[in-house]
Amino acid sequence: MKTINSRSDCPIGYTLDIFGDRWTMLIIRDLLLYGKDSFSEFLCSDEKIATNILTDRLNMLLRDGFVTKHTAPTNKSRFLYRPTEKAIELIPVLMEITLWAEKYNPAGAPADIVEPLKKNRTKALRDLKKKVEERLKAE
Amino acid sequence: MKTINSRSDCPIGYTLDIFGDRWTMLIIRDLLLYGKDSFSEFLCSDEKIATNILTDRLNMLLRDGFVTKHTAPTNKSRFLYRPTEKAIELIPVLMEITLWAEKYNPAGAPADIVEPLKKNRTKALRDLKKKVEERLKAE
DNA sequence: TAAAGTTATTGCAAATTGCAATAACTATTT
DNA sequence: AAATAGTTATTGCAATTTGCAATAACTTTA
Repeated sequence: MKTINSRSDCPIGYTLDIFGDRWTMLIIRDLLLYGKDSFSEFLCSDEKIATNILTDRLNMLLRDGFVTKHTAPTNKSRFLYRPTEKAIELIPVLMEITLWAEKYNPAGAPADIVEPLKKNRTKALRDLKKKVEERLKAE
Repeated sequence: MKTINSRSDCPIGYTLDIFGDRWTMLIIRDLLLYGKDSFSEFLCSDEKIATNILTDRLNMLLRDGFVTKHTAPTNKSRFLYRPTEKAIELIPVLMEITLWAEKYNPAGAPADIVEPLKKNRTKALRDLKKKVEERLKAE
């Protein structure tokens, strides 16, 4: 599994030790913004992550407390991954990335996320967080 | 040089195509937060980037419009790298990462950056941006 | 002119990624 | 009950990237 060797005390360095690869943050995105919660859902994202990388990164996220793992009530061979508080608190990071990217790659910004953010950042962040938490409670 | 194959239209995916590695964002950090602007300064950061990787990433950042490159007025064999607007606008992303990391890795958060941010986010961001722009004007 | 400083390149071993095949397991269908 | 389909995880291997050391090309300093 991808291991973390802390390279420095810097908060940016710390975060890059975890998310400094092409895949890990995409799983967090899928968990928080697209409501995905299973292996097969992560697998079919546009970026086409390979199964071995997905397995590796899910284990890493589990080990480091970003997700918890549960068997689905409907199907024992299906696992559900749920974001922890540690992951949910990455929403503001994801949103600032989205706002930045919207300026330099306007093609891909989803308006339903960007517009509320531009209008009232605090409210948009609060609403997004609430939405994720409601989804978690519903299970 | 590290090339970018766009994997999706998603803003998070777009940003990861650029910054989804262990080094690129550290150079942006050094440029914006620590006022570094030369090869040798980037080289001596805590994370100890290798010269070949540094060369590669500086060329990538140059090609993609995150930095401009100038010969130093005092020394023709020394090059100075200056952040463009595209890079400067990453300050909010860096700051949200810093705030998140401060919660889960409190050891390394530099108080002189975190405290103003917590107190008044908008002002702290404005001040940081102004500081970078003043530094650029001074040359 | 020699020494030191700055940026960049090269070579190579080690690690990681990308891709395909397939295994282990459960659920569904016949 | 047997076959089929669905879900998650593992393995093998080629290709790519990284980490590290040596060194080259150049400019400035002594």
